[in-house]
Amino acid sequence: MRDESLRWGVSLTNALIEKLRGYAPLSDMDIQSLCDLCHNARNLPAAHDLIREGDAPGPLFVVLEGWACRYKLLPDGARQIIAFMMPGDFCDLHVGILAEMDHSIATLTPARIAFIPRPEIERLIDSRPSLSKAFWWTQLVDGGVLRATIVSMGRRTSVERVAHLLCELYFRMHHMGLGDEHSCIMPFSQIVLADAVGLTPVHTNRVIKRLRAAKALELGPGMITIANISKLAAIAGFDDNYLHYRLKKYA
Amino acid sequence: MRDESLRWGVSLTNALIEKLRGYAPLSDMDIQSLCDLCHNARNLPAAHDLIREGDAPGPLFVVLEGWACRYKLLPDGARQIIAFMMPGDFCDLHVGILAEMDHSIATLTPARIAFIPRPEIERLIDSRPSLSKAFWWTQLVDGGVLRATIVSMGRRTSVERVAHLLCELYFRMHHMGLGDEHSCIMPFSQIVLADAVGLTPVHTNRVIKRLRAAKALELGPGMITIANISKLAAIAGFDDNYLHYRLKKYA
DNA sequence: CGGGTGGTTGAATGAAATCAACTATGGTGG
DNA sequence: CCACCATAGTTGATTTCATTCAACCACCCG
Repeated sequence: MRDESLRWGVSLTNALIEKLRGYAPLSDMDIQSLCDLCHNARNLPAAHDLIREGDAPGPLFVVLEGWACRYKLLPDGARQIIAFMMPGDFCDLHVGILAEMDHSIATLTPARIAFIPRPEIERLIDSRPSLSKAFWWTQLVDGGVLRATIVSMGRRTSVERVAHLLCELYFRMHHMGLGDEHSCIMPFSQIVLADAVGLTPVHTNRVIKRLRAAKALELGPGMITIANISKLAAIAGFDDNYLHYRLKKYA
Repeated sequence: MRDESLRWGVSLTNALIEKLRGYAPLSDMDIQSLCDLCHNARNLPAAHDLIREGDAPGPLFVVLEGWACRYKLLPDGARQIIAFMMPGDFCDLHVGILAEMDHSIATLTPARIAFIPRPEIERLIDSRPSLSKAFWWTQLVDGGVLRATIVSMGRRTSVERVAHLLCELYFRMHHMGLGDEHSCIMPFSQIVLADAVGLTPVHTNRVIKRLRAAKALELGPGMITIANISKLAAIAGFDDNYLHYRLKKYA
């Protein structure tokens, strides 16, 4: 992993490379051209909007370090977090053709974000088929995550819902080479979690209390630690099929 | 509209053409090659699965007549409808590269469905850029719909949630040239609606009763009629921006 | 030291599920 | 043709779950 970072000269894009490699076989050329695009990166504080609903789409964001989320605000000020973005995640490739964003994107933690101009990405897609296939894959996974979220919100109890979300984040982190074998740390507050699962902060707190009593979680200030992923997965009834890690076959 | 159906020889693809034309300027050649692909269509009864979660992805489905939905089943048998598909809608272009479907698709009414082999669609995308742009657009709209659903499920009251869904379907139907000016008919039962909004059928019934009392809806057997869309939109706090009908500009 | 944010707990209120009964309808088979 | 059944819709009573309101703690940071 270390040697890779030296090899490609841009240590911070490791997560992205790691992720795309899971989806399609990438040549050195593919990776080099990808790294070339990530040169323009900035460090941003937590709770910083990258783009807001109603704005014209900007460059493509790639999360290199830290966490971000997609969210919407309702007229009464309530927030619904739609999806979490962790290192290696990026926003839609084709939103550039739309007039307006239909949601906002913000950092959740201090984060390092790359900004890639749309034309450059489009040139990349056109010129490198295996990269473009890897990109499709990530978009399909993002769609699967949205669908799974809808199922959770509609038909799971609050305990299952919280457990399911944390399971998902756990597996996504692992797929990116982040976190330990049996545990990992989610760097966000219970308020953020509440906005993601559609509950109030106080009820989210009570749900977490129950998961902690079941020895599935541990808590730190501003973070949640998964202590026992198999227990959590059992509570959630978690099936990771929608993350599409089992590949059909490279081709 | 009638002359068009004669012109292209395949009256049933009108909805699809109408929809894609809203997204990008299509030449006669574009439309002709699209129609050529829709020759293989079948009439199916209501509640018929087109494909099930866990199956290998099959051909691309295009709804020509009737309604369908994407859904997932939970271990306890509960169903969550994830998205509605009306004439002109079709499933993801690229799911072919995945090993398994992460959700099922079924008809809700008797329906006419076209089955397009994946290779043919891919050839079409590669050969006709403006069609491929129109396809992107539809995928982005589908994504926006999923995100709006998550917001509804998480942060809207049950009355707002039902009203919001019906508003969305109303505007989508209108965009496809279906339905009247101020009203339109949703051909599904309250049970289906309940599975879409994540409530029980009895509570869905009570919600509908309230919307009917507010003179926003009328009821028929196995169908719901929108009587007053502006009243419904006011109740829902509906903003159609996520359907992306305002185009950036053809290019 | 003071103030803000995040976390925690209790008590009261409100929303939705559950359980149960009953109606209306359409289709089937005798 | 009618008796029967299955399904969809409706309503009421009760229980469960989540929100609201309120108070308080712990901590970090200026």
